[in-house]
Amino acid sequence: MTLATVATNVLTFVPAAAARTRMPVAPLKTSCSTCHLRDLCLPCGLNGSERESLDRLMFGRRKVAAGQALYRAGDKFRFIYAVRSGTFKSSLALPGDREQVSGFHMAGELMGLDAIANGAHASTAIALEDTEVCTIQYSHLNEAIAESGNIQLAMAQLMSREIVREHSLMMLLGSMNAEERLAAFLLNLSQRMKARGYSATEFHLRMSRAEIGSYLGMKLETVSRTFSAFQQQELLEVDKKHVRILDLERLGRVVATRMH
Amino acid sequence: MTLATVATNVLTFVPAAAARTRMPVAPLKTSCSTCHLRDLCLPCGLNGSERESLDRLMFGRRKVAAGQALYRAGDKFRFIYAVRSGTFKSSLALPGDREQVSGFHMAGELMGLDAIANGAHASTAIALEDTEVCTIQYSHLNEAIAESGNIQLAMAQLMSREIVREHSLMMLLGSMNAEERLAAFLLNLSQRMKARGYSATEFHLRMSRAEIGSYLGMKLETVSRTFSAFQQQELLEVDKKHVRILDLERLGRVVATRMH
DNA sequence: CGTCTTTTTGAATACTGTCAATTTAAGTGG
DNA sequence: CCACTTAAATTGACAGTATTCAAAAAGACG
Repeated sequence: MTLATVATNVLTFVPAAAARTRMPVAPLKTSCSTCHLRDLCLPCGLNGSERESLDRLMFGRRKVAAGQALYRAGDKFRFIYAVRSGTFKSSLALPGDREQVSGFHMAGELMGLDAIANGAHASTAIALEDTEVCTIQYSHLNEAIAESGNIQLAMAQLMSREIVREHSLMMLLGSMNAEERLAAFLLNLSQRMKARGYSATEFHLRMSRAEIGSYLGMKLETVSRTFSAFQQQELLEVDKKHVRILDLERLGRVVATRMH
Repeated sequence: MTLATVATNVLTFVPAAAARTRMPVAPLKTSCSTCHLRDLCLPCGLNGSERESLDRLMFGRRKVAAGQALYRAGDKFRFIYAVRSGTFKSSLALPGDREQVSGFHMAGELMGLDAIANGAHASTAIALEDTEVCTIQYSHLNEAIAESGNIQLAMAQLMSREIVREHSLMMLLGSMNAEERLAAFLLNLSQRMKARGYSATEFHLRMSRAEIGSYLGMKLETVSRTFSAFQQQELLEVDKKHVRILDLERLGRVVATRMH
């Protein structure tokens, strides 16, 4: 495992403002074969005919406005979702109105896999900005899986990847201090931006300091202080939610060294 | 999610010492239909004919002596393993000979699911005592999955359960103090012992203080101090690796309250 | 333009980590 | 079987880091 994969997060850099729609359900159908996210998303690694059998499932689309929930913990499980645009956070409820953020999700990433275990969603997914998702009915997906062994393999790989992702986060939470955590978070973000064709060194955070803190297991004040410290060390330029990484390599060394 | 599911761990209470064998590979074949672990393990939820189609895969068996590795990070992925007896830890390598324990595994639990993502094991599995596992060849398993939709469903559920399990641990690592972490760990252990027919209140820890600490994101000295504190609060009786829970309910309140 | 939220920063506190010493248990070889 | 060596666990004193509480500054929104 590389150090840069240690944190897993999300954010999007919208080149042009997307048209805003607040309808919760859109009737559009979606085809994987022609989707510009096909190499990041579920059809990743599948061949043409397998993609077409995904197309036959007729995935729906849904828009979720900023601040709204895609699903909530306890909701009956029917759909898996693939992010088309925008950013989500997923979180677990803690006693006393508090929440633990368990992940951030960006274009091409699947959501809802934790619901397969018990037939109900274990976490809540909230849109951090206006978003659009593909809705994938799980019962239909299983039929496609029965048809094609490679689709079964692809699903298993995606679920396994989620397990590996969480291993990384455990490592982060279990053995790093504040600076290492934030550095790992930013590096992971940087990688995911790059994979989506955006700049790896300059991006806009879609989540608040409190959400970053919850995800990284530290208080929002500590997140803010650590941003300031990185700025003083000339690793970053930070202006509220706009981040510019000045020295990617040195930021990587923050994670690797001093792992107390 | 209940608070008691927050940590996930392992230990076994061996009623009579098992015969010791150090052969790395045993030729025995195993049948799920007659296995006493069938309600905890892979065949959980499957009917008779589906279990028989698992039986046809002819799972092998393997003994792993205390301290030996079942697999190591980087090993090529061929098998998934089900614990038959004994306890494993899985861990990730950290820079500088250090390790992060990512889980403890006991009878009936599957191991190696994180290897599906990349075709190579992401973690290392070490036996904490003399153990025995079923070896399940992944390529064969996929054939059985193709035959039966329910086996596919069962596998997906097990993987999803692993994701949920790790969510819980993230919550623990992200938002609890030392006492809450150890209490959550012990409650989880207690539950898993109970599910296997052992006492829920008295058991033998198979892992060291350092391993517990690595898993819970704290130093071994803090683990030891917290055990002592619980003893003074008359929540536990601890003698090295032998633990007796005096008040399960109050231990539960330690987790629920004060979640700073 | 005023209100509410988010972010930043400071000062004091609390918790966990670090270092070190001691005790206990476990394993080794005479 | 016992003396010896090694490893694991406990406990204390101190240091370091992150949290808490508080206040001020900067945006966001109507």
